Amino acid sequence: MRVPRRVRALDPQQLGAYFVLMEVSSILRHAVEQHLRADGDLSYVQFQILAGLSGSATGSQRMTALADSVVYSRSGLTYQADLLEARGLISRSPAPDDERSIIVNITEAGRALVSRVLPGHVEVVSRLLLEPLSRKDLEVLTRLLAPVRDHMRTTPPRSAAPRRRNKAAPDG
Amino acid sequence: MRVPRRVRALDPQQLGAYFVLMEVSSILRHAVEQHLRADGDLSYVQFQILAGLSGSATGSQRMTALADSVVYSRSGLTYQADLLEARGLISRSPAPDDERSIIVNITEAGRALVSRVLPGHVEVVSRLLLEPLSRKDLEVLTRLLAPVRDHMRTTPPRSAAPRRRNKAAPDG
DNA sequence: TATTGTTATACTCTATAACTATA
DNA sequence: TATAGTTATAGAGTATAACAATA
Repeated sequence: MRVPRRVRALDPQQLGAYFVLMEVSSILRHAVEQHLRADGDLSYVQFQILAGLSGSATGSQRMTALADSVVYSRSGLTYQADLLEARGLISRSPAPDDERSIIVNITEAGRALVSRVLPGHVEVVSRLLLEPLSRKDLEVLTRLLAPVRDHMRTTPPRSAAPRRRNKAAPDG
Repeated sequence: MRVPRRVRALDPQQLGAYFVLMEVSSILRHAVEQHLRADGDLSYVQFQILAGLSGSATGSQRMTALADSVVYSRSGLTYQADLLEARGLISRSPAPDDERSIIVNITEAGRALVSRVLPGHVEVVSRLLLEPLSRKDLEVLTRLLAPVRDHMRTTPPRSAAPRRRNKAAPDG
């Protein structure tokens, strides 16, 4: 099993790109998480859920759609949704067209919290990530990473449990 | 308190760069973590510790140096070091010049595990991150992110507990 | 039979504070 | 008094598997 052919070590350039990406994103995420916790008592995932809902036209989404976009397991989303609902930041109601599904709605309190937290969030991102980058840099960075994102979205996890609703091909 | 001046919302270009960076790094980290767990029963932090040690000339480092480079709290590093030591992957011995300090050494078993896990690690990184990027892209990406990393390293967390060994300025 | 979502559960990781020992 | 590291403890987050209800 596990026959990884052609796995030469990474050369310094490849290693460098990988490392700097991981370090930058780690520090940024850590800083963002600290701010969200301090300022709104929110985890990053919770903020993603609220922000995603408040950004959507209807302010609502199916649980599965949320799980796919935000979190890696359904039970994890249920856990987070329970917390958000207990705080009155979202509400859940059955979907009219498919009674198995649950529609998650952001409440006024949820929108208010997002609005309250957003400035600080923006401030952290601006200070840490955006400050050293010119407009041109941002454009180039996005142009480089967007294909990687698309590639990642379509590349199957291979030995991992499928993130979407596929049947599980046993392994490999 | 908390007077964030000039926090306009991010424009689409800034948002796009931020989002794509976070999504790419999240997926990559998740995939890497799954591989390390499946292939070597290692967390990402544990791998970082081992890889850092095996990369260093002496195969050893002080606990504090490791904590600074890898983890955000000292107790967190102690926890991970306990696990690694229990598996015989590292050893700890008092530093000769400063008896408060502990020198962490990677063992032969530790090096062996890194060697065993590395090909799969490289494979995951190559497949997910590197594949859609040309050599030129890698160079540009690193050139863009390296200053961000340096900026982040020197930017104080502001409202967060200092990551290094500074005195804690109460807040703000 | 497959899918949506929840529940029960177990486990990993992280952080804070108190503590010991050395500088 | 400050620093290095450990310990005790508590809490958050995640995943797996079993489950209920609907398609």
